[in-house]
Amino acid sequence: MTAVMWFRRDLRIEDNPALLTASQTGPVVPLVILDPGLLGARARPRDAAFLTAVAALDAALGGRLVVRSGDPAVVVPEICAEVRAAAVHVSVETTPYGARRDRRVASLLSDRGIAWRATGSPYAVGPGLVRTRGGTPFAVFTPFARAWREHGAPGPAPAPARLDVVDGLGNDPLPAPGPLPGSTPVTEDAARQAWAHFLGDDLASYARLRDRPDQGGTSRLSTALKLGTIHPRTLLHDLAENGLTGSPGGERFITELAWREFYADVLWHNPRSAWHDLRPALAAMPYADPTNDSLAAERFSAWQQGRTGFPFVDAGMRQLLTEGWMHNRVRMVAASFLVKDLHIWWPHGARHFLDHLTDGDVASNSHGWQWVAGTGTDAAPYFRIFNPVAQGLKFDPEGAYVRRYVPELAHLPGASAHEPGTAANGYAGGYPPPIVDHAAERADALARYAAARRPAGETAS
DNA sequence: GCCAGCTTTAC
DNA sequence: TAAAGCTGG
Repeated sequence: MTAVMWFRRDLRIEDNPALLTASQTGPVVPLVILDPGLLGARARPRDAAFLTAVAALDAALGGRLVVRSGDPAVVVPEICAEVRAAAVHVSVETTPYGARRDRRVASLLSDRGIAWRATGSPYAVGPGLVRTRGGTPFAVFTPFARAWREHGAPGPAPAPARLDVVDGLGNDPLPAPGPLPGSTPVTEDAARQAWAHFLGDDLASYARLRDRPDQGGTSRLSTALKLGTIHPRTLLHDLAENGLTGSPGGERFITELAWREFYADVLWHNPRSAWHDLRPALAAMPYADPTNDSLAAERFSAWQQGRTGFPFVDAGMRQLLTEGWMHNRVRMVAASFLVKDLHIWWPHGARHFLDHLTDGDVASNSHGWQWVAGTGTDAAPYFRIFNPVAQGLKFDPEGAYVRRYVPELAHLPGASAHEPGTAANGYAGGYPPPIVDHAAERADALARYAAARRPAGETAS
C-alpha cells in the first residue's frame, strides 16, 4: 500500500521515525506543502531557510520530493486520492497552529478512510509527557529538567532498510529561496557537519564561552533544530556515545536542549501563551503602545533598526537584521531593553524577532520573551532589570562584538565602544546618543510593576 | 501547609 | 547580599 510521508518540521532522512515507519508499509510519496498560512507574504529569512532545507531534502530523495502549494486541508486529501494512499505519516506537531491544522486534516482523512499515523515529534521527549507527581505540567524549569532527564529519550531511529520512493508525480514550482544571510547551517548535511565540528571543538569550552557573543562558541544549531534537519535525540545520543554527557560543556548543552523542550511543553499546555501573557499577574501593567503612541512608535522603530544609542543592544539588533540570527545573551539584553527601558509589551518584540530569525520558533521565542517580561513561567522576582551597558562590558569585554556590527563605533578601542558618551570623539562616527536614560527608565519600570500589582481602584500612596 | 530554592541581576 | 513571588516535594 502506498503511504504519504508529509514532512513539516522534520526535513531530514536520518533519524526520522515517521519516515522509517512509512517506509516499512510500502511505496512512499514524500510530500512538502508550501502553506500560505506559514510562509509569510514578505520574504523572511526563516522562509528562505525553510526553502533551502526543502531543496536539500529533494536532492537527498533524488529529486522525487513532491512539493505542492496550498491549504493542507485541500492538498493532503488531493494527493492521497491521486496516489491512492492508505495512510499519511507525520511527526506530531504540538504548536497551536500545527496542532489545529493536523486535527482538521486527520479528520478529513478519516472521513475518506485514510489512516493518520503520527510517529515521533521534533523533541527528545514529546510535549505533555513529562509531568509532576501530581500529574500537572511543570511550571518551573529546574524541576522540569530533572524529570525530563529521568524520563530519558529513545535512541535514534535507524535508516530505512528500503525506501521505495514513488516517481513521476507532478510538482508545483519550488520558489527559489531568498538570500540566506549569515552562516547558520540549514540543510541536513550542513547541520551534521556543524554538529560534528562542535562536538570535537567548541563543546569543550561551551560552558565558559556560550555567553560570549564576541567569541562565537555556540553550536549554531538553532535553525536546524527548528526545521528538523537535525533532531535533538541525535544530539543526545552522540553526546553519550562520545562520553561527553558528564562533561561541563555536554551538561550545559543538554540543559539548553532541555529549555527548548520545556518551552514546547509549556506551549502544548497553554496554546494562548504564544502571543498572550502566560500568567495574568501583570494584566494591569501600563505599557507604551507603539501602534497608538508616536513616541513609543519612534522608540520601537529605533530598537528595531539598532539605533537606540546603547551599543550592545544595537549590535544585537543589527546582527539580527544582517544575519537572521542573534546570540542568545544579546537576545536577552535587547528584549529586556524593549520591555524594561521602553516599556513596550513583549509580543511586539517577539513578532519582530520571529520575522527576522531563521531559527524563529514560537515556543522558544515567545516564552523567552515572557521570561524577560516577567509574565511567563519563571516566578523569579520581576524586578531584575538588565543594565545594557554593564551586560556589554561583562560579555563583550573587548568591544569586538559591538565594533563588528556597529560601524559608527569602529573607531573606539576596546571596551570604550560600549560607552561612546565617555570618549571625546565617541559620536564622531555618527552613532546616535541614548534614546532614554537607563537609570530613569529602570525606576519607571519598577513604578509600573508596582502599579500593576496594586488592586484595581487603589491609588498610589 | 511548610520551606528550600530559583539560568541568564542589580546596586 | 537582597528577595516586592511562587513552585514542587
